[in-house]
Amino acid sequence: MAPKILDEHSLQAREQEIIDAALALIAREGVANVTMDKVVAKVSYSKGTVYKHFTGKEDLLLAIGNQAITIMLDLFFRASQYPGCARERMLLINFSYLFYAILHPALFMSAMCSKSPNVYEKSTIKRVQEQEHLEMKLMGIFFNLIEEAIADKSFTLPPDMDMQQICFANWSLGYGVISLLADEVESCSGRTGLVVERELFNQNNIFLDGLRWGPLSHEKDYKAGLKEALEQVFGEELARMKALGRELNF
Amino acid sequence: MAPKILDEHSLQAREQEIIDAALALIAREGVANVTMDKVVAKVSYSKGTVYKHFTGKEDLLLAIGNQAITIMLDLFFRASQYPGCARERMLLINFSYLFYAILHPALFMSAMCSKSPNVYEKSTIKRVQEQEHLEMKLMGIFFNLIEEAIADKSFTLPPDMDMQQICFANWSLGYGVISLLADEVESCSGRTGLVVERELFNQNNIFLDGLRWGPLSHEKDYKAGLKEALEQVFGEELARMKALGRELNF
DNA sequence: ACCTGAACACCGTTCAAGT
DNA sequence: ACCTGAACACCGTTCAAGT
Repeated sequence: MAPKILDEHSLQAREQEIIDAALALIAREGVANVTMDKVVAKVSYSKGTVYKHFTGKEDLLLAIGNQAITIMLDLFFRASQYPGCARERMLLINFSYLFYAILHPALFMSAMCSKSPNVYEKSTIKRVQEQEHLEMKLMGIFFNLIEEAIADKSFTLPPDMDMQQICFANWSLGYGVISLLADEVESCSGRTGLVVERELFNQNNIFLDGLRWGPLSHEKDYKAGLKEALEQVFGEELARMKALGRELNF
Repeated sequence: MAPKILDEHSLQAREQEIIDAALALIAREGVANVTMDKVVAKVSYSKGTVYKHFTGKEDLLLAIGNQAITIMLDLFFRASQYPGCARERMLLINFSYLFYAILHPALFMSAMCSKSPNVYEKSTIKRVQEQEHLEMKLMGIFFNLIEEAIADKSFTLPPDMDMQQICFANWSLGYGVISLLADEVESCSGRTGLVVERELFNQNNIFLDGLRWGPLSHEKDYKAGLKEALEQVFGEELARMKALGRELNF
C-alpha cells in the first residue's frame, strides 16, 4: 500500500473530532473525571494518533480553552457592533460573556481549568502562543470600545488609571460574578436567591456609574435598552437558552 | 500489647500533620502534581491511617480549603474591628483578602481548587457542612459591616438590591481581581503592568462610589487612611511580606 | 509515512494480615 | 482497637511492530 500523506485539512478535522469528543465527555462527567482512555474510546483513532495531535492531557485542555476564547471572540465582536452608545455595548459584551457561560458550560469550565501554570508548563509553546494571540484580540475589542467612549466624551479616564486598567476592571467584574455563580448557571436550584443576570446587570451599573461613564444609570433605562439589544443581536442564543429551559430573569 | 484508644486531641494533631504535609507539597509542586503517595511519604503514618482521616484526595483538599477559610476569618475579623468608618473597613477587609492570597499561596490555590462540584461529591458530608458553616461566618462579618453603614447613614441600599447582593458584589470584586492576578501575586514578573494592590484599591473606590457609599473617594483620602490602618492592624503581615521581598506598591 | 495497541510507570483506594 | 503495606484497578505516556 502506498504511504499516506495527510493534508493540513484532514489533520485539522481529526483534531476537531478529538476536541469534540473530549468536550462531550467533559459536559457529562466534568473536567476532573475525563481520562485520555475515555477520549480515545470515543474517537475513531488510536491512542498513538491522539498523542500525535496533543502532547498530553494538558495540551488537549489548552486546545479546548483556545476554542472557548474563539467562541467568546465571536460573541464579543457581535455585541461590540450593536448600534447603541458605548456604555450600552459594554453591558452587552458582558452579557454575551454570560451567554457563553450558559450555552457552553463545558467550554466555560475547560477554559477556567486551562488557565493554570500546570497546564501551560505541560503544553506546546505553539498552543500557549495561540492563546496569547486570542486574548490580545479579545482585549482589542474592549480597547476600541473604551477609546470610542473617550472620543465621544461619554467617558474620561480617571487621573490614576489607564485604559488597560479599565479594561481589566471590567473583565474581572464579569469574571467574578459569572464564575462565582457558575454552578447556578446550570442548575436552577438558586439556593441563595442570587440570580446571575441580575447581579451582573446591577454590578455593571454600579461600576460604570462609579467611573462616571455616561449616560449614568439614572439618566437612561439600561434594562429596556439591554432587552432590545439582546433580541436584536443574540436572538438565536436566547432561543437556544429558552430551549434549555433557561430564560433570563431580571 | 494493650489495644490503643486514641483521644480526640491526638487524632486532631495527626490530621493537622497530614494537612501540613500536603500544604508543603502543594506549595512546592502545585495542587495538580500532589499525590497521596507523596503525602504519605512525608508523614509518620501509613497509607491506611491517612485514609482513616480523609476518605480520599478530594476530602483532604476540602479539609485544606476549610483551613483556608478559617485563616481568612481571622484576618477579616481583625480588619472589621478597626476603628475607622465603615467604608474604610470594607476596603481593609478586601486588602486582608489580598494578604491571605500573598502570604498563603498554597492555601489560596487549594481553596480555589476545592470549590468544585467534583470535590464536594467525593467528600464527607461532615466536611461540606463545615465549609458551609465557615462561609456563613464569613458572610456575617460583611453583613454586620453593611448594617452598621446603613445605621449610620453613610450608605443606603439601592432600591433594587438587598444586603446579600451588596455583600456578593463586594466579594466578587475582590475574588475577580485577586484570582485573575494571582500568578503575579507570587511572581514579580508584572508582564502587563497591572499591580494587584493598585487595581484592588481603585476598583474598590469605583464600586463604593458607584453605590454612593460615603464618604466618597474625592471626599476622603482613602489611600492615606488605608496605609495607616494596615500598619495598625496588619503590621505583622506586612513585615512577613517584606521578608518575602513583596512590598505593597500603590 | 503513518497508525496501532501492548507495555510500563505511576496513582488512588482497599483490605487481609498483623499487633 | 488500631495500624500496615501489599495488591488491584485504573490512568497517562511511550514506542516497537506493523502496513
